[in-house]
Amino acid sequence: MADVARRAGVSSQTVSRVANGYPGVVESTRRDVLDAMRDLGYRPNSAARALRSGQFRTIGVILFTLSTTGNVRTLDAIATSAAAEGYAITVIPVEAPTQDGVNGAFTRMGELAVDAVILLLEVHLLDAASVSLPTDVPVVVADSDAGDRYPVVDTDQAAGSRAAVQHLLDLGHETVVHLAGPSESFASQRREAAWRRALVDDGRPVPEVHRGDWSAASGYDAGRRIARTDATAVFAANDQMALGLLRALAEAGRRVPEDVSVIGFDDLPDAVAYLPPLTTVHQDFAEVGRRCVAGVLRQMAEHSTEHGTTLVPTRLVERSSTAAPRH
Amino acid sequence: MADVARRAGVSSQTVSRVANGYPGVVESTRRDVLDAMRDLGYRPNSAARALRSGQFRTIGVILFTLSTTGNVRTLDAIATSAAAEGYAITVIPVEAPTQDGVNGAFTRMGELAVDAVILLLEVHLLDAASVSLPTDVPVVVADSDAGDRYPVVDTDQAAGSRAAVQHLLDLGHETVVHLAGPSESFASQRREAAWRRALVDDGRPVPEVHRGDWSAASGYDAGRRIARTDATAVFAANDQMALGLLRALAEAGRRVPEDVSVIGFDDLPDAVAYLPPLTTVHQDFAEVGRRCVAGVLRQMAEHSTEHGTTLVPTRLVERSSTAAPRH
DNA sequence: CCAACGGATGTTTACGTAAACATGGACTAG
DNA sequence: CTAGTCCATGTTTACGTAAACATCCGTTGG
Repeated sequence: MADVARRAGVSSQTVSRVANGYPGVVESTRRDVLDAMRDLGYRPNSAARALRSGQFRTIGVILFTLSTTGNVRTLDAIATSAAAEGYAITVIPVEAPTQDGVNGAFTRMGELAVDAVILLLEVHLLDAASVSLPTDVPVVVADSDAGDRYPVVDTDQAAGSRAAVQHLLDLGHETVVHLAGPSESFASQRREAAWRRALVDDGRPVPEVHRGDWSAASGYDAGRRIARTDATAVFAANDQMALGLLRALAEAGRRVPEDVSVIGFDDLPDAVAYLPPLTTVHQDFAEVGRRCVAGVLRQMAEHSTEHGTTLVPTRLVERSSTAAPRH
Repeated sequence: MADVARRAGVSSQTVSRVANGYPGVVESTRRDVLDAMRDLGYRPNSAARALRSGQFRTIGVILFTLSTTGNVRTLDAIATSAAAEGYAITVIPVEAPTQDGVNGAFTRMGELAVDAVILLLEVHLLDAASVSLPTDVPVVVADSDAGDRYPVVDTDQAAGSRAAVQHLLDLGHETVVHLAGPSESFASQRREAAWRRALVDDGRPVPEVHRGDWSAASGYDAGRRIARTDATAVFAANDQMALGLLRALAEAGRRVPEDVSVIGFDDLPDAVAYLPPLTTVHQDFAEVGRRCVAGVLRQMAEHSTEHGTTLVPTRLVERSSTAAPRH
């Protein structure tokens, strides 16, 4: 910066003013400075800038894995809307869903150049962590629960699940079998509870829960068991497990949707190409990401801590995997 | 830091020494400092640290989209191996694959707190960019070509594609139809060229290329056209398009693998649950990520610029979507 | 014609850290 | 017994920036 100032024949403060677009610099001076910057290949030093301003213009995202579609799509949306606000995203992976893993991530984050944090984690992991989040950093929790300690942005799991079950009941099915996600997952718990409640509220029998781990392979395994039952309608807790389920049903000679109706959750881009195209509950990941970013930004601006949960609505997408039962 | 020093009754330099684990601090002093740190909740200021040391311990990843599986899995691997080396990852999304978009990302990166950059971009975009990468920052290009300007880490697209084609020819198919990716994509170009060459080398006829955009939906569209031909074997440039292709063939009443053999590329986790389970070429994304990180780290350590391409081998995974043709 | 004013630019300083150098005391070797 | 040595710790300084304050000059209004 000093070099630029010398070359342009001004003070370094004027260079700073030009670099930050402050008013009160006369046009000819501004051009001189800009020229000098270009000639010298000047790039502002972000460390010094952050040291002065106390801001990194970076948001940290702590997540456990990039191998679930939900996390990835939420991260994508977060990155996009953060970029729109001039913020970058630092990804802080938690190596293992153990106490050590989470502690490690938090420790690293403490030393990291971030102004705020978005947690894409099951928060019960957070409870187990002995290191707590620094209190002076804005936090938003996505897709999980936070027991009122932090603001939460989540898809409306309950409404989406209820819509899925209701859709099948409306078609005339006696009841709906549930292919649930892992019992540790908060999203999975929510979807299962809503499914159960929808059946109970309508006076339907509640069949035994089948359980997978979100993967298509686990959906296939569960599907082989389901194919042996007389189920006519299945609500899978995500599209990937629904994919495995479809394969298992096809192999068992049960046609979809003629013999069995299947509905998923997520609306993956691929779901339209499943066999048959999957009826599913659309999640608006982009909106979740936007609201997460808006949330931490608001906290930064207002220097406040907020609470409460923001629910992003879902939408039922009817394709070809559901139909009325045959009698 | 000054507060900690005061409380521990030492100088701030001694605090710094303890914080950085330098030797030459007597055990009792060290403990006093550690206690004071804990009591005061001291956390080192990364901006000041970076300003002094000139290092952020952060690697920037510039990418266009998180919606392709390849990018996501590579990013995941990069993040994981960077974390193992004590580095964090900053994601710099390019909003649009236009000149403006790339320029914007580069400009932002210039101001960003990163020690090195990994490009997860088609590099022809880079050519179109008027802003060039700063020369003092180590760069590695993943999954693309870089015309010898930067070191490249890539999956061995050519060997993988050749193996896929050869597998089908070995089964007795007369020739192999190719469902290619978008023509702008470097990976797509490589796979298509290798397919063509494998056929030519073996003296087989080279059928017309069908083209999609990597998505399952585009694979379905192309698949409807392919289903009308007398093709007996199709090599899809990725698994997602293969998924769409499978649906199109099923709808057209062409059985897989009895009537048509299908092979993919990527080995997505879901591919095992396709109908039928997909034979495909496995990509080792984790290894690509590891080598990218190792590459930039090496450049930082040696203060060198390297060139050349590192190819990560693929592996053919035989499942149930390929078989000998019926005569 | 002069004082007050406001706009453009310069000067000083502090942000938190760690390298470089300085100090002082204890121990060792001759 | 003394000079030299080494180790633990303290003091000074610089990293690059931007806020706060200072200065200078032209303009305007009474």
